[in-house]
Amino acid sequence: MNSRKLKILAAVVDEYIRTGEPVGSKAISKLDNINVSAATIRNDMAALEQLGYLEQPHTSAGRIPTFSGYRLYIDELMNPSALSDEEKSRLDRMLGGKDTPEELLIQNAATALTEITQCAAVVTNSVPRFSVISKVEVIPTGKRLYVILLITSNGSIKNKACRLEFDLNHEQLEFFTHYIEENLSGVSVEELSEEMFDKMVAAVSAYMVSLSPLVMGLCELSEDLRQQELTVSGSEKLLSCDELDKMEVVKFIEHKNGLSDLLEETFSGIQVKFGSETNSFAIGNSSLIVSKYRKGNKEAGSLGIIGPMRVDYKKIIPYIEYLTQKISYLMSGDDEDIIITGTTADTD
Amino acid sequence: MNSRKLKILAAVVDEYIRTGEPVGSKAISKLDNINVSAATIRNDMAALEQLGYLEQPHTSAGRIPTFSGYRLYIDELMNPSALSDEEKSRLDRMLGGKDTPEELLIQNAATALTEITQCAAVVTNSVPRFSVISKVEVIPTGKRLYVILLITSNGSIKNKACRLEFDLNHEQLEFFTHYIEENLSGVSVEELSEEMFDKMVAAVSAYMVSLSPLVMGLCELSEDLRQQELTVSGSEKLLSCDELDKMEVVKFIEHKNGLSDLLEETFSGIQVKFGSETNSFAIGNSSLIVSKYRKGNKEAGSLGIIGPMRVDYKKIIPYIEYLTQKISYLMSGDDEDIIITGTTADTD
DNA sequence: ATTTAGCACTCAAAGAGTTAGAGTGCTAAA
DNA sequence: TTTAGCACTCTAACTCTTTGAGTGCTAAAT
Repeated sequence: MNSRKLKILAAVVDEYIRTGEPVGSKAISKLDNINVSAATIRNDMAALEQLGYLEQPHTSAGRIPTFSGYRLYIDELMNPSALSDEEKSRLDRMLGGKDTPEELLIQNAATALTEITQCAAVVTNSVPRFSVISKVEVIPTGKRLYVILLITSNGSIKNKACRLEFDLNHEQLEFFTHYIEENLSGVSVEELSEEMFDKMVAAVSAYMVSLSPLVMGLCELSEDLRQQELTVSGSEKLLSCDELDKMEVVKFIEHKNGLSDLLEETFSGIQVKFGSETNSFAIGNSSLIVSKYRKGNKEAGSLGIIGPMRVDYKKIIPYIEYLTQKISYLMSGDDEDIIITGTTADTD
Repeated sequence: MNSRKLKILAAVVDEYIRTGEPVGSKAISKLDNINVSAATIRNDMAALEQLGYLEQPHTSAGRIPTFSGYRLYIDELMNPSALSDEEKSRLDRMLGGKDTPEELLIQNAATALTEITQCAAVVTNSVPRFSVISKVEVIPTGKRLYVILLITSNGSIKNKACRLEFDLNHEQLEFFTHYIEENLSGVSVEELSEEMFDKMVAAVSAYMVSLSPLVMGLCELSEDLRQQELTVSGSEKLLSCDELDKMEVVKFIEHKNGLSDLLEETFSGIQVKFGSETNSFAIGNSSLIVSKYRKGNKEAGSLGIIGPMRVDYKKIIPYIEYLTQKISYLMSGDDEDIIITGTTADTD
């Protein structure tokens, strides 16, 4: 495995990504940075095929990269094109400035990615998980009817209405609110668990049995908060992409289950996964490129694209890297200045 | 245009809906209720084509209905199959009884429709619009940060975080809450208007100028309440339907803009709109079948399906009619027993 | 005056046969 | 070790043909 073979492999992948057609020895030999004859390239390509990096759709066709071919290309061979200043400032404009709410930030990133890459964008948001409960309220709103409210330090608000068996008098409400406030206030969302709420149910039931629905309600709200939000946008782009099986794409769009878990178990830095290799998101010839962004020193979510395996990695990866860095930077500004992400959040 | 021609038109549409293939004169002549020869039918079909009710994909193929063909069929020709008692009680079971929360009711209707028709179901809910404000709360949750909460008599909850220029002391908060409670409590959502809030801004500003963001926030929340909720469920069914353009379907699923307005401007009674005829929801060969349900004497929302133009109108329309009637009946039971929806309202 | 049988005609879809050319592997010379 | 030359392979594109469902028209039957 000499360096010329690697160079040829890189060239084949580049050409294949560019044209979408199997690439032959002649096409490679014409490239500027290749100075050997087609025959030599043929020999090397045969060797690369032997090694499992290339394959032929049929005997008399050119070569296309295999999974390992792509893998080697992505990990070692390609050289990503740095973003120009215009591109950077375009992205900056699309993202929004320091005072953009977090949620809008990642939504903008998704829009930018769809537009630029013409692929589906995926973003997740686990920010609420790393915040702490800043306020719990129970508000009576009708006969035996109570609204519970859970507010976190990052500005997420969840509410839920609960119906009780009996109405609470002032003292009971006071007791409950106090108890809950004491036990939840300042607790990080991450720490909340079903067991914790089970204990609380036991505790309040000792005082008054019919309070437990309220605790159960709080438990559900906290589950909502812990769940990372996954959004796939621009998925129509995948349908117009003919190297992907429409059937599989449709199935993926319908229930993107598993993708969330997959995204959670990835490491930091750019990750590339091929659809056919994972069982959680099984679109045949697809490729998932994601990177995590951080808020402060915690991983706060992922951001990337799903496209055909034949996407322009060289071009796209720098975009994703830049976006995650920028978002991490924007999010980690000052932690106390809470950015609001309510329904129609309005920060001015 | 004699009655035999109409009968033949009806038969052609029925057959086309059944088989999905262009239907020829021979197929029609074999039907039980048709007692003329294929030649006669051919003549009539040529006439129907002349009149614009049928068309041929190509010269030597059978006929398929045109838009006007479908229109005439739906308005005059088809005879809807009455629901059997089993079907009715099946729907009753799926809907839930008198004590089912309103929101769950229409959600159940949507589920039932998707399941039975194998199409996407659309439902809207304007009930909150006809309810009254039952509670307004302002809750301090951080420095200069306040969550405002608007709760209506039907159990809808809207919240929003607002940031103020200055922090409020106890007295100021008290004043504001009191003022708002006084002015909004018991007011019907329908009556709320921007002018009303403008006046309130003026009033509270006289007391303390920096309170106005809170009023503006309330104004936005009230707009949210006035807006009818639109839910499309089971939209994946549209993707597995090959007479619809997948591309258009996915675009529709992602941003169902315009549909809400379209649904609002429909009249009472069953309505059928073809996707290609409206510009608000433009899925090529699709058909929207909806009907409005009432709460008391007010139109409280719509309910129906989106499917291929070639749906079984005969079968589906009675279902939709039954559901809207039943829901109208269930909702108009007793107005005072307020029922609350189980899940988190909104926050996102 | 309708309706019907008969028949020639049309056209899309499917299959068979042919060709063109891009690409290969191998061999032998440089 | 590299390269030129050459025979070989296989798909994609094209043409030609066949098939069959369905038509419109005409002339006979009701």
